[in-house]
Amino acid sequence: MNDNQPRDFIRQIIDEDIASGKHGGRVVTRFPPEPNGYLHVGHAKSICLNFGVAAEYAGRTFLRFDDTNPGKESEEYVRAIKDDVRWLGFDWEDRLSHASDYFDQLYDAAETLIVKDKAYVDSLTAEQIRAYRGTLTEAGKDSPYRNRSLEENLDLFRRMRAGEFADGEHVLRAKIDMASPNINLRDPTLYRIRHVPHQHTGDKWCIYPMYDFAHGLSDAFEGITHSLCTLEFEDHRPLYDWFLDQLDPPHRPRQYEFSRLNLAFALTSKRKLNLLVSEGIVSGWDDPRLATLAGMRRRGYPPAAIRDFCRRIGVTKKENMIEMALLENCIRENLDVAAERRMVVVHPLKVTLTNFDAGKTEMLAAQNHPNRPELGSRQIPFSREIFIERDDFMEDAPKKYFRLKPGGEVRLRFAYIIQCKEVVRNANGEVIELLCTLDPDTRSGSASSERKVKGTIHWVSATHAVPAEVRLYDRLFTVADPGSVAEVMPVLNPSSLAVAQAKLEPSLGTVVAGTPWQFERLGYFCADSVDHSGNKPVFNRIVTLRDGWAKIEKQALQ
RNA sequence: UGGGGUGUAGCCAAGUGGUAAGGCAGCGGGUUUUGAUCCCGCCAUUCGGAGGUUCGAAUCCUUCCACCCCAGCCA
Repeated sequence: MNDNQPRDFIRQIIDEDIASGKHGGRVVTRFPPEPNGYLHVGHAKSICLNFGVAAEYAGRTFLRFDDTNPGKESEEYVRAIKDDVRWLGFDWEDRLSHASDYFDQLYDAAETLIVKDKAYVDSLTAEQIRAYRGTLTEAGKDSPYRNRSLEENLDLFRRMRAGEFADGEHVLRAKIDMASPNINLRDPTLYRIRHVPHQHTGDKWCIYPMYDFAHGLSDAFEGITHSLCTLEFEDHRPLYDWFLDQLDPPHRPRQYEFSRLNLAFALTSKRKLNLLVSEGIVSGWDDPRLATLAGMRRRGYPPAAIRDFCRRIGVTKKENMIEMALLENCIRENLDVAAERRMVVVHPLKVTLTNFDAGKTEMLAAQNHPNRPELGSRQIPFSREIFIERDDFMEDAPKKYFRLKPGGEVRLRFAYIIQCKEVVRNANGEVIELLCTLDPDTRSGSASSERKVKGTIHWVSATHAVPAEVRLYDRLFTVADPGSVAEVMPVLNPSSLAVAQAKLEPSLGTVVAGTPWQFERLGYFCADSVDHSGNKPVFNRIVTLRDGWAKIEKQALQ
């Protein structure tokens, strides 16, 4: 058992079950996605919980596709979900299953219910069934078909399966209690007719079981001990238990509910996600601005950081809204250790060093990681013309501004201290170049480099720089809870993506997609897995560095 | 107005009758050739409110309040 893992209420229940010998001390869980969309950060919480809990107790976890509604499901989603779970770092080994694997057993169970007078074929229309169901405060009333004979029910149900009826003509319903205060118990539908092929079973079936009927029984068939789901299924639990009571399978699973993850400024509604994808608002399910696992992977979020995040948010039954700052902290914490440092200028401003020989190239040593000397160093070319970040020069600088200003000095990281002598402008008066001198006694690492200046900035040699596209991402929405607004289009952040033409230090010219780098003083970046190539480098900003200067500026404004 | 849940700091979250852990954020300071990292310190006399039980209550009881979920032939 992992001591770093908080003892949330689920783990406490499991501890008690093991202590009391329930389930023979076994722990078996399942992650049951419906293959009708891509997985998102909310699913990550469930995956980490289900796989994590099983691993801690030497148990097992099934990856089970809850594929009972073929009209909405597809092979593409099945494939993507498997990729995402694997990427997040979990292995279902030989325990890949589908609710549809149990369609034969489920069908038999349905006939058993009919024989026990616990299910009947209803021939009301969908609208009529809704009307008969009553309301939250008024009891429903029995369907006129509720008391069909066993023989008639069996005959009708078999003919439903045989394809003798059109979609919607009949359904199979449980016979429970139309007056129950719990609406889920007012004779819920068990089977409906759908003449559509299924991504896993092909055209074998034209009737498909509903979630409530299929899920608990699938749990029982697989020997699931702890069936973990989200809060909205809490009042389905009496129904979950009812099926087990009626059919009395050899194994009895228990359902426990926890609250789903809500991440501020992230969308976890499959319907709305689907809309953004189909309308082309984003580049696909893997758009780096989305909180889908595919998007976060492409963005460059390390899976270990997401797992750490899921561990830190905890598991409770309370509605929550997690701040993006926590996720970003997990990402930075991981990447600070993992990522080698490089120098990249994202918004270039040319600087000419007037006392440095034209045509001369000097090679300077740069540490790959300030806190991990074992990662060694690299050589960076230095020359008369360099690029610095536009933000690192200011004409009318406030007193606390430590970077370059007219007449001011700054250190070029791993190189020399320079002084700004002249500002060059174009016809519009815009600053297009700086003329500076360098102090040859201040070369990094040299015996006489002790002189201190307040600021250090990054740079790239203009003659050696590799041009690259850099994509700077910001939150996709302007509101913290895009899932709760009626229309997502009006709350899209128009500047969620900014594309910059950047200058890379030469060592980044031959880099593999996905590897994270820290661009010094800017943030963490990785080459894009889709659009990056050797000829046309494309980098994604994973996350910015914490920015103390931004804080100072903000305070100055107040 | 029925049923099911949940209320501990700005955001999460421990706590299970013995005197409010921890993380994120924030604030203050130190180190620093990344305004990063790192380090140190501060940050709930009070647990949704009001009563009650008890030597002692976030934990037990009563009552009130707020918020979330449920009326798919979706999951």
